[in-house]
Amino acid sequence: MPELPEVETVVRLIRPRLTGRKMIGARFSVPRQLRPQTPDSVRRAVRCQVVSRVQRRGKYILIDLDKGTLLVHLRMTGRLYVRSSGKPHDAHERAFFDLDDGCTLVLNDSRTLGTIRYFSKKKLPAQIQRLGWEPLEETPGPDQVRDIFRRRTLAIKPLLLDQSLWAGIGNIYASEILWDATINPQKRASQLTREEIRRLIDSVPRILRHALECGGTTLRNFADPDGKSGSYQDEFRVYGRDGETCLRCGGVIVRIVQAQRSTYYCKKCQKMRQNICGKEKGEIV
DNA sequence: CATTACCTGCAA
DNA sequence: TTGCAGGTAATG
Repeated sequence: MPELPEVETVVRLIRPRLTGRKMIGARFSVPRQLRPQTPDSVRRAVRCQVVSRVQRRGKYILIDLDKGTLLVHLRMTGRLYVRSSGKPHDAHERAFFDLDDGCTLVLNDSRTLGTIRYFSKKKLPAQIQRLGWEPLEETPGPDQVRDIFRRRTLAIKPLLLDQSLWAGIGNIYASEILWDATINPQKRASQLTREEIRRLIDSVPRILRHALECGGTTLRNFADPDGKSGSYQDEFRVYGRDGETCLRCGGVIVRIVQAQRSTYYCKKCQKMRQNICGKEKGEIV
């Protein structure tokens, strides 16, 4: 479930069930997910601590305790939920934090790429410090974005996946945002026009907010133990729609690969545009 | 900058 | 059997 809208949805679901609860134990079946820490050290660190706050930064989940913070990243297949006592287990549950009310905070992660680590207060890890704008809270100015893009020759789509610009955009929403902003995903960031940058800055929070209102995206029939699932997949304009028709212009949606990841866009309305000055460098039609 | 590694599960 | 999947860090 892991782009910003999905992570925020998870945080909102677990927050009321965690806040004020004391952790009385912890178990981990894949020690690698805690690296460079160990199951023993994390278990000892969290034991008897009370959850004071649950937050999100980019795609990271921060579970604040009295004396430190648990940092969880779901990566590709991670799911985080609070299970009531007696409810059935699942084969892919990898980490368990037992709470004083009998419930358990569970990390379910089939590919085991998700990460958990504990850090004591005051020292925010580098991963968090490197993150860029929080899309739902701050909107960068066009000149600021232009200054950054000016120096970047990378295509705009893979650049949107760079968490040091906007934090929380992933592979699905990058395509959806660029469709919304009517920008060709292969266009180099340095070649974006002032107008395209303006539309991009506008589209980023609007698409992510809309997805959040839908409860995020649920792909591949993920069964949520709470019976909750997002519906944004019904709102997709381009993602996974290759061969289908563009809902804006009737053009064909195509799939390409950029930086080893799928990108979807409309070949007609997201075509590389001409400048007033003529064809742009690197144009691919 | 691009490529690879880290993993498992499912569909083509 | 291969390729692909909502991500990031570590390599050349």
